[in-house]
Amino acid sequence: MGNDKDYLGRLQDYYAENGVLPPYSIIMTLMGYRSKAPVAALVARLKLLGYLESTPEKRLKPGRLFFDRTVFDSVQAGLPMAADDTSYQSLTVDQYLINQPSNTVLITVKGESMIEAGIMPGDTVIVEKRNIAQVGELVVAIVDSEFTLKTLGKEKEKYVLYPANPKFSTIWPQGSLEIFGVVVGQFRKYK
Amino acid sequence: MGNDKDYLGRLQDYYAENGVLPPYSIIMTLMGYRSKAPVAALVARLKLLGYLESTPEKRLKPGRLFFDRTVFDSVQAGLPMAADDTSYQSLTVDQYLINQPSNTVLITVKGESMIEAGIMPGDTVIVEKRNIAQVGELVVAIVDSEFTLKTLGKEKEKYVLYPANPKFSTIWPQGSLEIFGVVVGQFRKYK
DNA sequence: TTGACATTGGAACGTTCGTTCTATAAAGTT
DNA sequence: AACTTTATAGAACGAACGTTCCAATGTCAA
Repeated sequence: MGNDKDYLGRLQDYYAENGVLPPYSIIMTLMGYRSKAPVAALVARLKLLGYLESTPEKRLKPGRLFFDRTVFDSVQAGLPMAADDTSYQSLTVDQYLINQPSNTVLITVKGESMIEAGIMPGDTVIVEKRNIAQVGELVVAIVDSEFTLKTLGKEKEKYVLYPANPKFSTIWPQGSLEIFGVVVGQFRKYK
Repeated sequence: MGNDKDYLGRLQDYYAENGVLPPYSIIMTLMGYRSKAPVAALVARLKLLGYLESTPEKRLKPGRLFFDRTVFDSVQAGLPMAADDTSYQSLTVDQYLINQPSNTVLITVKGESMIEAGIMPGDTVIVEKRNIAQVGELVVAIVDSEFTLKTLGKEKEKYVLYPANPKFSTIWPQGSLEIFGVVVGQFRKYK
């Protein structure tokens, strides 16, 4: 009927939709079985592969590799579709983008001042909160009690903020420049 | 001992760590109760607020608002830090961006043809594999055995591919146009 | 076609689940 | 201090859980 990769896919889809792994009874119907014995066998196999685990309370939970995704390279010659076996690296988006979860916040971007840097209105930026930043880093600064997304620069021994859109002008902070955090990532959802 | 927001936070932390909501017995110790009755009351309250739900099989699952985090708004007046809700980092970007994990792949972008659409070289796009797409959608097409990231258009009853960078020209597919998938999201990491 | 082997169906089992009830303890009010 | 109100402890309950067994079915090779 299907191989384990296929079965795993159905579990991943179910999890994405419900936020929970299905109990054996549901896995049964999900895979087209009419008893739980094959489910137990399937679960055992997926556990061995690292896709599933059991909690101390004997409940099913996602394993180490459950959230991994395949990454293709856009310029690689030939079609990578055949490669469900070779040369792909996998990662979870979260682990890739966020290093310090406890110190990281999301900020949705309004305005077009960073459009030249590939940050569009409606995008979300991932910001590590910290007060200091290097010149050249993309920072979230606090100017007039508002967040501003700019590139940190230095001119004549003074810190300045460059917008990426030439239609906006460079900001020369009056007093002290308050840095809220540094942008470490960005993401966007299309609907 | 703590308010419901605090209790919710502990559940979110547990979920972030284990990928599963804890059973009542664990919630009990997690919240410092010595019986399950208060747990039932707490769960009932969080259900009313939309943070938790029950599956048809009576299992606890994350509710509509469970992953909602207070995302800061870049133009909102005043500093949002005053908000007393110590927002937890329980939202997984994966869950936000990816609806069908088993049918979704990541593709790293090379080249500057979509730079005007805010997609830079080095970005990763999230692609749902499917053969059909709507006009106006951002698609990954297969042209000359290579991935191409373009906007799907239609001219004179024929499908065409628009780049977002005017320096590149519109592609008029010779024969049939093969669609690999549709772009549903994008992300970028700064280092 | 036959036999060897692997998988599935179906039922049974003990465990853990979430729910509920009542008596007790705590908190708040007059 | 006495009373009222609210929350918790503890136990009991049926339902659903994951596991396991064995017979029935399917699959493959000879």
